[in-house]
Amino acid sequence: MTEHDTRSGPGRWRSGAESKQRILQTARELFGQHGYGATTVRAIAAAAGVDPAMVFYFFKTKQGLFSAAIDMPGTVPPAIESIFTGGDLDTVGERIVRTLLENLDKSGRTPLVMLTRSAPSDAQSEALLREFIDREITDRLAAMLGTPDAALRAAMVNVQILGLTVARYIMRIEPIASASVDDLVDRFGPLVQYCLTGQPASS
Amino acid sequence: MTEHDTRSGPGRWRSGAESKQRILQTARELFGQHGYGATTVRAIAAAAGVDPAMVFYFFKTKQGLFSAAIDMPGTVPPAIESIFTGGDLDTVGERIVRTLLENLDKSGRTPLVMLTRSAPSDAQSEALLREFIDREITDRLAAMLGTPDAALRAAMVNVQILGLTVARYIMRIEPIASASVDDLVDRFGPLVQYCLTGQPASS
DNA sequence: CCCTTTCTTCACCGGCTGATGAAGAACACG
DNA sequence: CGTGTTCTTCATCAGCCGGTGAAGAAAGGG
Repeated sequence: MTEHDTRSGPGRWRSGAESKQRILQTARELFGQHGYGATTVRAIAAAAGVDPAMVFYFFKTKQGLFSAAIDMPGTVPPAIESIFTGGDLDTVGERIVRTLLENLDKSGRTPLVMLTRSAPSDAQSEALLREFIDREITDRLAAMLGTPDAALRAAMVNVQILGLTVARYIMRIEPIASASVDDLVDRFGPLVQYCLTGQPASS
Repeated sequence: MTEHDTRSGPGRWRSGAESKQRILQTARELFGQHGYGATTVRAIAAAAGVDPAMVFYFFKTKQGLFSAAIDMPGTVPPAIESIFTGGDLDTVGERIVRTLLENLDKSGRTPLVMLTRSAPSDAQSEALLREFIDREITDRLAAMLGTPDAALRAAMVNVQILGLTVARYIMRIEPIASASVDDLVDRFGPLVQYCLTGQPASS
């Protein structure tokens, strides 16, 4: 698909680490576009200009490749970190929405997108996504609030994050999909803020 | 899996219509559990106690079966209808959430669940779900509101519906998954109401 | 009773999937 | 130069997939 060294025959062509990175990058792209189940190893290899067997040579199994693809330390945690350290509690709603959208806009090859695509039809991805959300979002939000109903409030934020992610990046529902980040922050920031610190609906 | 006439050999065993209905029901269950791509015709046939070829005999293709499975006239439209005719505008948020949850709680074999499971890894299901949401929800909400930003407000409700559906029925995130309908209505009713009729976040 | 239609089973096809094993080519080092 | 390690290709495997065609058994209609 891309440039492909025309010299044929077996042997060492590239540095190895380069091939591994190329596979990884292509895998993130395709997993993010079609999910785990609907992405074939052969498709990844072809798009990366590499023999399918190389994928198994470097990552052993398809699951191993997927695990490596969603493992992006050093890029995701800092973004999330800035939510909690970047300002006061009155504007945390806006920060959540803005951080989410800005990170997901610049590339759909995010762990959150890959997992959200895969989870609905893959039990293992479902478990991974649940862990991811609990660890990175729910627990930290709940700890930050400290109120008795903190867990439920954090869960409401999860619903916002999931809904926004699915609507904008998975389903591409208009006008959410093509709205500007600023517009969505204006709309959903207060909503998330209300989930976290607004008065509960008295029953 | 279920009762299976032990008499073997080819020939007419059941009324035909009965087999068709049995296949359809089983298909709805499995499509609702694993989505289109991860559900095989063979698995449906086996769970229905039927030869795989019968599926193709009745529904021609796997797509045909899926189309028949999500086509449930007479059960979905009335439920949605009650949202718009069952009360005034001040409580429409609660009605949306309550109707959604009650209908999806009583069976996961709803078109909305099947499509939401399938869409992330199947382009055709994605298009169908987008059509479904536009036709059954967005357009009617937007028409009901009539405000200049009606489309955006309706889209915000879509985010709530999608987020709620994914969190409770697909990902089963706690405590959303096991909360009572009343609790969720208390929490999300006002939220949806705010999306529709609340003051816009002035920019 | 035959004959047609409807339902059901079985055998099978080509194609694709994830995965394996062997063997060859490029390089690194002594 | 020889040797061993790392990378790459190729051929191939068993298994499952959606889908087809033929043929047999149960009914219904004349």
